[in-house]
Amino acid sequence: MAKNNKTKYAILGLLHFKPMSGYDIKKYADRSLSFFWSENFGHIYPVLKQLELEGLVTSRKESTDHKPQRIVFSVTENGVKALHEWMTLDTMDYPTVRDELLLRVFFGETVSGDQMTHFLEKQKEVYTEKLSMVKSVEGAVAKMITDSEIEFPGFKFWRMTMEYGHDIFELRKNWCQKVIDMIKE
Amino acid sequence: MAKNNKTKYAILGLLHFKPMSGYDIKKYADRSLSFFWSENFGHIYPVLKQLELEGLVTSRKESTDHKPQRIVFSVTENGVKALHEWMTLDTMDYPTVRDELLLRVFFGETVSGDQMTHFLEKQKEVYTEKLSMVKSVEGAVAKMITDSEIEFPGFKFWRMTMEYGHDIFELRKNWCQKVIDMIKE
DNA sequence: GTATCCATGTAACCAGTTACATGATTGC
DNA sequence: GCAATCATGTAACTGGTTACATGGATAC
Repeated sequence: MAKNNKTKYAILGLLHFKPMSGYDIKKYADRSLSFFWSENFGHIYPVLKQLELEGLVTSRKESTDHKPQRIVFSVTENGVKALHEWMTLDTMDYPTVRDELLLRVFFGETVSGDQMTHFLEKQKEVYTEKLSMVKSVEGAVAKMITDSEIEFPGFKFWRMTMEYGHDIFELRKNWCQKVIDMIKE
Repeated sequence: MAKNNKTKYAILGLLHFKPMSGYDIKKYADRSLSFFWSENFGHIYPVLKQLELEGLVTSRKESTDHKPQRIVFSVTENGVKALHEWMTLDTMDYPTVRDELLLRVFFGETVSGDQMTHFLEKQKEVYTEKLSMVKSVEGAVAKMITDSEIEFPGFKFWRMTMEYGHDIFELRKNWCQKVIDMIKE
């Protein structure tokens, strides 16, 4: 059990912030984790079911009138324990990276320099966009903090992940340029 | 067809360098792609079989005496075409990242600052190791080039991927330190 | 004589994605 | 009346991993 299923911990971690439905989890993940994590309904719902079987979460049906029925999950004591165990593991299996950008550059010789350059320029555009996205989100957060209307547990850590996003997009963008320069030589 | 199967292109690209057996492909990948790509036998062999069915590679049995029988694959004309098409695609589906390091930091509030710091120090060690590995490989290559005994198609591109590896490991190491500093404040 | 490498392969499994079905509510 | 959002779920599939089986060759 619990070998490699990270979705499990992502869900546990999110529910630790506050009790949520499967739908909420997806929304929350899309908004706050999307730079480095993704989840989809087709996986969230079955995993929630399994987590309940394992006794790591409990569900409660919320039947408000005039609103679709929601099933709200909360972490149990055992759930917190499981999350804690995972969080404090010394080691972490380094993810088996599969980076298509790198793979394509590695095979760069199989196409013309112009074609490779064209592709890399396109990629640079992608990262330019991503960078401005990060900046705008960071701006929105600065506002959020000053207004301090929304409670956000651990926003400091969240900001660090944003900073990482910024750095990585910049690195990739710059690297594309380096490859372009190398081709030109 | 050809939706998302990157292994296909990894194999095609490697065979484009030179005809190889499934075993060779794995070895070659482990040596040259491992920083950003991974393959395993359980996938290579079936994909090779499928590629042959699609007419993108051909196989030839090599039966030397005193040596285990090898099946050597080469790319066909159609295989080169398929590789070329993929290489010149303007767009690239950005990989659905799932970065456990980031996820754990995001949930940093759920454990004590000391525990988090301890974990991040361990991670820094991991990246320090990876960095020295990159450096040593780069050194070995410098030697290889001056000796120029081994033929390596597109070593310039290869060197760029190594540089990327170096940069990314450094970034991650430094980022861990930044998070540690943030916790201390 | 044993450990390691060469070499190929399959079966079972798992994580995750896509597509689809359903239906209520809200806002224009 | 229509689109968008809220909300839950399942079935089929795919990409990839792990474990296992087999067996010869080489190096110590």
